[in-house]
Amino acid sequence: MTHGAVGRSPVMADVARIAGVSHQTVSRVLNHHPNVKPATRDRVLAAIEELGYRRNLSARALVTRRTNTLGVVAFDTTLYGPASTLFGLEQAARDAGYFISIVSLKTINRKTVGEALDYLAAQAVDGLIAIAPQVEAAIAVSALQGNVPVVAVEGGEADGMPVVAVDQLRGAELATRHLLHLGHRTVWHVAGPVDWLEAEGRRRGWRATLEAAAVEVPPVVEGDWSPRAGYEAGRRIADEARAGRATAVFVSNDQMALGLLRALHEAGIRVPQDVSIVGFDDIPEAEFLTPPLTTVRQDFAEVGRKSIALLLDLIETGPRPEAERIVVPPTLVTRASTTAPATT
Amino acid sequence: MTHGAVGRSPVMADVARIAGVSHQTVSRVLNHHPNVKPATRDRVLAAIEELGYRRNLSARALVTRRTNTLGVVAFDTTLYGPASTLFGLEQAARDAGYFISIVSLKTINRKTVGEALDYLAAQAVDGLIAIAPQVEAAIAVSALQGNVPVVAVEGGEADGMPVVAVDQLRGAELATRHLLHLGHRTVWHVAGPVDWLEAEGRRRGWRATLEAAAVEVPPVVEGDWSPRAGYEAGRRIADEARAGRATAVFVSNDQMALGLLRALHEAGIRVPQDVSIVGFDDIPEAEFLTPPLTTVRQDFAEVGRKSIALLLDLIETGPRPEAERIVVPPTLVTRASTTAPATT
DNA sequence: TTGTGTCGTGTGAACGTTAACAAATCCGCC
DNA sequence: GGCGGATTTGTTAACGTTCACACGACACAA
Repeated sequence: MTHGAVGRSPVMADVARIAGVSHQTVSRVLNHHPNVKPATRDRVLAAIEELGYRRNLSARALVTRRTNTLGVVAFDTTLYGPASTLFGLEQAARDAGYFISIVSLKTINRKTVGEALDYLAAQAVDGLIAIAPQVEAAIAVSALQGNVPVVAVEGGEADGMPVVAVDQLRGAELATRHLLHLGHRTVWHVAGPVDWLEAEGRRRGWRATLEAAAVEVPPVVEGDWSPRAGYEAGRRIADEARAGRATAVFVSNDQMALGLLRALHEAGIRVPQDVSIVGFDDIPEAEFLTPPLTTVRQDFAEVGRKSIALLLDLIETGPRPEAERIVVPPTLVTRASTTAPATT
Repeated sequence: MTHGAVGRSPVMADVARIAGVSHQTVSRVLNHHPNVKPATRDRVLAAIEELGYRRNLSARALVTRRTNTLGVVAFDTTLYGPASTLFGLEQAARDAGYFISIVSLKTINRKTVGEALDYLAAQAVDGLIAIAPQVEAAIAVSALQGNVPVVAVEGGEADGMPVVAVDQLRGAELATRHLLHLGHRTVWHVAGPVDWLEAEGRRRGWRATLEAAAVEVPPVVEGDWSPRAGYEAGRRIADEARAGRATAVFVSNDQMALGLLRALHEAGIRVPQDVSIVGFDDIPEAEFLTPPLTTVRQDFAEVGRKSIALLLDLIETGPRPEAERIVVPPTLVTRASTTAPATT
């Protein structure tokens, strides 16, 4: 950090002059080109160190046409799931030497997603990760196909787009079967919004499991992921429970399960003695609810890592003949909110 | 999108040729330079539209020495507070036409923060937001001062660094006073980690309020923000409550309050009849806990907006003679977890 | 000795934009 | 009808890197 010509930050030519080589050789050292004599390399590295030189990424991007930046479109990163996925994405990208540029949307539809993608395209990202948990979003993303490599997280199965997702059907099956195994005659379901792919997957998994067991399929109670929706669903479930019709509920996420627990408590219905509950996500709070919540754990970090790995591979090797679909398995975490039904 | 010379994406010269002007005039139109004849501008815009032209930001950054990117260093964006702040930051930055590049750390110390700042510096960000809620982080960030404009979010008061923060002292005061007003003889406190500035602020606010009221100051119960820590603190508090020494608790965040509620419930201590609880953050779940949690709401989105506004101002106008400190006021949200103490 | 191939290095020209300056045009007004 | 000043446009040269190519040195085989 000597050579205090503070006027402007040093460039390759400055390094070259000090090391007594050409700027091209400096470039070669920086890019780990094999054909550089060790002695020369050392001189260059010393000069870099001395000047505190940093390569200008804009100039580099200008000529290589690679920005080393990945774009991420996400929805409501305030929720535990998306936030965790994002965290995993960011770690993995950084480990791979990529920068991440995020757009998080508060409302999601073809227009906002389109704008977000435009915004990232303006930045000339090398690849794109779309956390596209809604049908609309998935459509908007798939429309973009072909321009720049894209990987969808939690996207639908069709679209011919590479997808990394937790196996929602399997998760729902784990939850539902757990309750049936405990002896419940059937399992109610509080679902997420109809246009969310995850909600749909869980709903399908639940229904398929009930049908496979040849038991009655109760009507679906609709929700919107929020604790409030869970609370309202809980009042409905409370009525059913009092009438002896509901003894077990699979709730599509933990936040709603929390609201549901509240409603049941208010209604004087005991969990798990009167009604067993299973959630989805395993948020950090789940273990400390009253009672501790049995739930399906998703490995969000793993989803993030797998997504980045797939995207980088796509960037390196070009598009695949057929779209890949990587599935991350969920696991059931059994806690105190589930038990065998009371024998009446 | 006609002119299908798919070979390479169009550049300014292409637009210029079609519009019958020089590339410099295209540049002027793009940069909203005033001295362009409306007719010319229209022709240029039409040509841009026709070609689907997009300006190359790398080339632009190369010559302007501005990347239009802001760096954000954050810690555990999985937590509700940081995630919400980040969301606000991102929105505000995008509205202002800036890109955001994030580094989120899982462990925070001088080394990791230093690396993160290095990483962002390599990207030549125009400015830096550091969510620096820990003493160590604040120090690491302030070391960087002078190179590039920096704004700290939730940073300490000293350092001569511009800071945007929620008024933690005031929040703690609101919580503590609320409990005293209800008639509690004193208020216990479950604190966050000692090296967190927010935890420290809340602890100081709590203590100051008790001292101002000239009441006994109970020992602080330490925690680490997690529900588990709250649960463990709850077992301690339960003992105190049974002995008649604790009737009111101010918990430093809602997640710990949740764990504490769980522990009290297990111990057969009723909230709020036996013990009143106040949390901090107003997470979405707070309203649906059993009982619904009285808590202090922080406007994270506002913190994000104010931070970006300050940073952009710093970038435009250069550093200030004295560091600004912008404070966002918290508000008390009263729910069912607090009431007057039982008269014994 | 001479040719052939590899290694190490340098030279010059891109990449696509903005900045600085110069030139051309237009306008109002005496 | 020409003059001063503003407005509009064009020309050329950066910005800092990588790429393509060329060149010399050296090793090895013929």
